[in-house]
Amino acid sequence: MTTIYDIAKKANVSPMTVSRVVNNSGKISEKTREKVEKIIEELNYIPNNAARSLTLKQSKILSLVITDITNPFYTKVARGAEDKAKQMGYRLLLSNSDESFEKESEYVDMLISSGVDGVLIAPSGDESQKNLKTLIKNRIPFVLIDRHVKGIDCDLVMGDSYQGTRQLLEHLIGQGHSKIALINGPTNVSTAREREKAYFEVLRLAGIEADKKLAANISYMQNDSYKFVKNLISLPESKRPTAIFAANNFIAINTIKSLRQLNVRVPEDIAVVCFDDPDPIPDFNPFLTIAAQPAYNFGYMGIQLLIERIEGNGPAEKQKVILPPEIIIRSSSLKK
Amino acid sequence: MTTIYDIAKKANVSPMTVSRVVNNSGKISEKTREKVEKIIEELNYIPNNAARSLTLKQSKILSLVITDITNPFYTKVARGAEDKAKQMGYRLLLSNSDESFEKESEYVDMLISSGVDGVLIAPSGDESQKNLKTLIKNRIPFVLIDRHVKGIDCDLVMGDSYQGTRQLLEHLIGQGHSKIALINGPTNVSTAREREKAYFEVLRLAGIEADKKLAANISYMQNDSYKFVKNLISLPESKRPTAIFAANNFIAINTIKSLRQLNVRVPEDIAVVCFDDPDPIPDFNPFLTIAAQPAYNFGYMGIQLLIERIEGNGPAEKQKVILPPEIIIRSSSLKK
DNA sequence: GATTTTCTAGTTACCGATAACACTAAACTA
DNA sequence: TAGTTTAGTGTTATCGGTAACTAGAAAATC
Repeated sequence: MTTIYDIAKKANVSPMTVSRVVNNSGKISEKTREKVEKIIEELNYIPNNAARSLTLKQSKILSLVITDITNPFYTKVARGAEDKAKQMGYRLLLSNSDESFEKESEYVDMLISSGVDGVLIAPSGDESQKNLKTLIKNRIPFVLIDRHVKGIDCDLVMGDSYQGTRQLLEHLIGQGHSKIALINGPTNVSTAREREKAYFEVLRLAGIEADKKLAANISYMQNDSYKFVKNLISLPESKRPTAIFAANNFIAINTIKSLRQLNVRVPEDIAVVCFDDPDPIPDFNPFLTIAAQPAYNFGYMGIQLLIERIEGNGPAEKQKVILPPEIIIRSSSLKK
Repeated sequence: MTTIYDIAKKANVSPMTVSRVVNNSGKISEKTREKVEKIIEELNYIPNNAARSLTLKQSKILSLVITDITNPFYTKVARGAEDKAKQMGYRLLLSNSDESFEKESEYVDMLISSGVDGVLIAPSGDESQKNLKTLIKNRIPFVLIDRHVKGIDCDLVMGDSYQGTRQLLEHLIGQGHSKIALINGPTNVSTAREREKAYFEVLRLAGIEADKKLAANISYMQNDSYKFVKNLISLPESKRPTAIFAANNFIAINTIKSLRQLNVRVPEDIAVVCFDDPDPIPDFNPFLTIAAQPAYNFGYMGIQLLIERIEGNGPAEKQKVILPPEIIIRSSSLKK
């Protein structure tokens, strides 16, 4: 690897001069600059970031921690985050926690050790508090996306679970449904809690008596809706739901798969709605009725807040950005 | 940030001793080890990787460069790569070239500068040769996935474009199709070239005279199949294709969207097949007939080869791993 | 008991870059 | 003309960690 010293020797200047040329700092005579630049070119010099971040205490690397890289929602988040990071001269280190607190912890340690300048993180759940506190202790700025964490006050970019839930449920109610089941994520995740709360509240406001047996929490990862779905459809007709509100795209898909296995048709027998598109390309199979969140912007805005925090030109108080969902009504919830 | 010196002072030992405890190297008395470990715990010490990689000349960071992070194919590659990397004690820096040589170049420079130990890369095209040569010059091991590059001999993990194409086409021919169009990626990408070659060869072997006007190359990113599709269906009946072989998942989806816009039904009027599943979760919308490549394994094996190369315990000659596709026949190519 | 070996721990130098300061010669000021 | 700026460049120390060497004390050997 070519170093600043190799350049210096060949150009007959001091390493410091080379550094100044590379960083465009300090006064350099035009003659020296040209001479040095020619040799930099010639020797294919690429600065060593490890050395740089050792003195500068900054790496220009940010980290994005998401919980599922195969989920198009996070994939779009990543794309947005990457675009913004690149635009601002930062790189992105992508980590995937798989909804696991342990994996997340390992990554957080790794990130600190790598000297990232900041972290944009979709926390695995409320236990993540511990990991976030580790970040705080190491004075690494972070921004939460999609989910907040109990007991942590920080910048965040989130969706509006209440509005999304309300719109989805009102749509279902408008379609004549009154027995609506909820298949939700685990309660240690803020969005799941909020969607649950909204679910009961919206039903109440609509004058529908909610049946607690119609609501379940399942893991995002195992995503084992089958048993619960089977229970639902084996309820007596008078209790059996005619619609299912799935908390996210993958739960919805899995639920529909379960329904199909049980020979239940969607939407004829049971309507299904959820948050976020399961398709990487929207409108290819315009089937699911969804509350679509602006995932790209989650990433984009998140990185923006993060960089503001890092560079210290943001407001003192924490910023909470709430991005509203857009409801897209498609055939999974429409009577023919 | 806590350093080895903080620990050393508090434990009343030399920094070197702390280093030895942290790395489990050299002889340390049980007593000292315990003392030091306690303080490490207490002070929440996390090693500084920049410093480490400066002396060790290795970072334990690998990079995965893919061309489209929103494509489920690459998402699965990433998952596989990540799993293997983690298992081997490495981290993954994910970069997204968006099929652009320029973006790829920027990333390659960044990676070298970051001191990654190795790169797993799906090259944007044949021009990537230049970037790969930069890697070689900087003595950074790399492995190609999915695509090879003219003039570069290195380890690689690829699919079998010939077999996949053959099986897809034979299936179509078996369904009675003889006018089969090809909507392919750009010719500077090896897989596109190979699929094109296979397409003409298989048709020839089947005794079908290929019509060059039925084959087109479009960009993976713009993905503007509409014009070509419109041309196709406005051909006189005797020339008009009854099936389309799309080179990849996104082209296929886009093609189907175009067909729908033009009121052409799939598969009734035109059958469509392609490489790779467009769905992150297979079998949710079991619609497209595909040659499914083991994307997860592309990543997993790729990282394995890469680490072998880095750690120098692989065979001297370059390894070429070819992973065969599995053809999955679904409704997009089946007559009712 | 003297010598060698083995443990355990410390010292020094260096990785590549840069901040902070030092220095020289030319340009400017009074 | 002497004194002061200023432009351009060099020197030194440092970031945090580790390799390579050194050194003292205990254990083993003869």
